[in-house]
Amino acid sequence: MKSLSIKDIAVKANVSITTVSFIINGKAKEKSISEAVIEKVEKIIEESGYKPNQIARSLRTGNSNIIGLIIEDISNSFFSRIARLIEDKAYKKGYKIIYSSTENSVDKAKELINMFKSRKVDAYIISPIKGIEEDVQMLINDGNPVIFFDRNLPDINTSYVGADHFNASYQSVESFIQQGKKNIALVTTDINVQQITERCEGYKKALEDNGIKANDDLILKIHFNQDEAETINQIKELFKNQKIDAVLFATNYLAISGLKVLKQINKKIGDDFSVIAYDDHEAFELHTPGISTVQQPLEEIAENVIRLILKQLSSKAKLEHQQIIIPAKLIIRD
Amino acid sequence: MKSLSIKDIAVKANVSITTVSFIINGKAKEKSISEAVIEKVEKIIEESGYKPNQIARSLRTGNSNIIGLIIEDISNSFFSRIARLIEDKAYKKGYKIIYSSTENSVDKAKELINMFKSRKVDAYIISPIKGIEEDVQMLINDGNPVIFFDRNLPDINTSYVGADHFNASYQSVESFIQQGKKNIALVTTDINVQQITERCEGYKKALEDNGIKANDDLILKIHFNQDEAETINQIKELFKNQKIDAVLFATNYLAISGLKVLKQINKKIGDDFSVIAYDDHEAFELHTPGISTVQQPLEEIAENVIRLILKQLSSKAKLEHQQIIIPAKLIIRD
DNA sequence: TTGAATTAGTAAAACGTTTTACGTTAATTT
DNA sequence: AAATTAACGTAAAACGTTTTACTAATTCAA
Repeated sequence: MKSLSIKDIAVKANVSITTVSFIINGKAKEKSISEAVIEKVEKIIEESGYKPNQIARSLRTGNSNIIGLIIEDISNSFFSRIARLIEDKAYKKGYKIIYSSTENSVDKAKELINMFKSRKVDAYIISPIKGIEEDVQMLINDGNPVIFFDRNLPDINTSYVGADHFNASYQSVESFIQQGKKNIALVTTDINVQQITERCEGYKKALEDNGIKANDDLILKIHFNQDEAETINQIKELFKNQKIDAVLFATNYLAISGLKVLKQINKKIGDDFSVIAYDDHEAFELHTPGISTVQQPLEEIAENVIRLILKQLSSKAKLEHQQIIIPAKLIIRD
Repeated sequence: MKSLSIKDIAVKANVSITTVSFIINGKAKEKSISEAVIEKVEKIIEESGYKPNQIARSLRTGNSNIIGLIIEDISNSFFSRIARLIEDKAYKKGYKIIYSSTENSVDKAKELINMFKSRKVDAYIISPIKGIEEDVQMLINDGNPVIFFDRNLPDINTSYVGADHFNASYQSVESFIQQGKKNIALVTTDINVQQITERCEGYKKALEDNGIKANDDLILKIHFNQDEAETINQIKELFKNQKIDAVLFATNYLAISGLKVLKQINKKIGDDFSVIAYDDHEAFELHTPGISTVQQPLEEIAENVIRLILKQLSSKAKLEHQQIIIPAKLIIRD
């Protein structure tokens, strides 16, 4: 069964396609269509259940009311939660979100950008990775609104919303030091993005400022795409071979692997061993004892992302780019 | 900067639009275009970075290579994990997935269906809720491939893939009984979907078969859209007022709330109090002691969903609908 | 009572593809 | 030499909208 087109409506109402189009788009008044015709057409549309074909619409107008969201991995709770918030807020403004995961693959990220491009999304919200600079720059050059979140690419000049990763790690480490910890480890990933680098910098600076010499043996960089089993092994090695009394995990999934290790080797978290994890996760609140975490302000990040992107969409002129850094919150649990 | 169109390529190559189109779509051989022309055009396409406008393509062909996925809530780890798997598998076959959450609102679900419809997605993967029967039936009548997963709507005749919820609860309860438990509670939701009903039925049947009379006071139905604080209160009431030695949670987020209650009231899980949760979650493995769970076979569900939907997409004829029920796995932890 | 302005509406082009149906020319067959 | 086939390719319609530029009829002002 073919679906109805504007033409069918026009025929039924015995008016022109143009008239129907004006009515659908709320331009009836402005185009001086009579009240009687408006009512007639609206009634027919209502009764028939006609819905405009968005594809034809997009083809003609060049925009889609769709915003593309590119993230690392939708099954990571940080991203799925933020996706949900962004989706919610965009929805209220009449925009739909389509999202897809890059799995930290440059190729997949490029493909996604192309896919969104050829589908003419109106704007791009990207949690970027190194290696896609050129593609993103092209988007920007072509006049597409692009906003980064969570991570930034320093070479690209566009708006960015993210948490204050540097200070968050800095504070985490300071809190360890205040508890009297000396041998503080950092478990992080080897993906080369600003946000991760900053977390590492904050860690080092805090140690330094407190007169503790950073020890490279206490910094473990986990390869991004590896199996969890391998990760667990590496963390286990670290815990066994080094004298450690506190550890900061730079992402929630690393922390989860780390907690599994602690469970396996039966090491208890307590006075002589502390843990802080980046990015909150249900498991941390529930854990006994509770795991302290750096809570990113998801709601605020989503809010700002949407606000900026809508501002860009509604103003034809190019706006000045903004860098919004939101403080993260250190939640101490026990 | 306008993006390139097929016409630009045609002009550059000094051939017709038709020829370019044939080459792009791999029909050059079949339409007897000479090797020389093919090469020339391909070179120009390559150099210019031309990408066909998918919107124009969709308008003309009537399909989009996009599959719409409608779920309850992308921030629930069950859904985000399955979404990721489905996305992955579809991607490998050249399909993109666009997904959106209904938040268990009938209105939003209907709107999503409409949105997908007007964007001409090629197929629908839906985790349905009661109240959208008509809309779904219309999709099916219009010849769209539709497949349900996780939940089913008994009135609608279409393919379905899901776990064996009935047996999973049945076995969970039996395992409680084998441990000598007598007062077994069920915490579930009030959303009226088959999957939830089945979990409840399995619970009751297992009690009955073992000569235990089901006690309605031990069944707590939580209203779906309420605040977590409220949920926690209700569960707390249940635990305080009733004599309970085991509890089965029908969804992972209820179990998480339940565990929070246990932590608050300082009730330990152990020999005299057992817990089983539906849908695995990282928090359960990490919990001390580990929380036993009913693990749904995500991979297999995703696999089957994609397999069925692709089969329907590639065959013009209407296929027989299939109901695939996959056993769930009870993971006992401690 | 004429010309301008307003009202009510429409025809047709355009968006960028795919696809059908149709040329040409050259080679081959009868 | 006429007829057929093959090789190589193209013109134009169609998909369903939006939007520009127009017309025809009526009202208004002077």
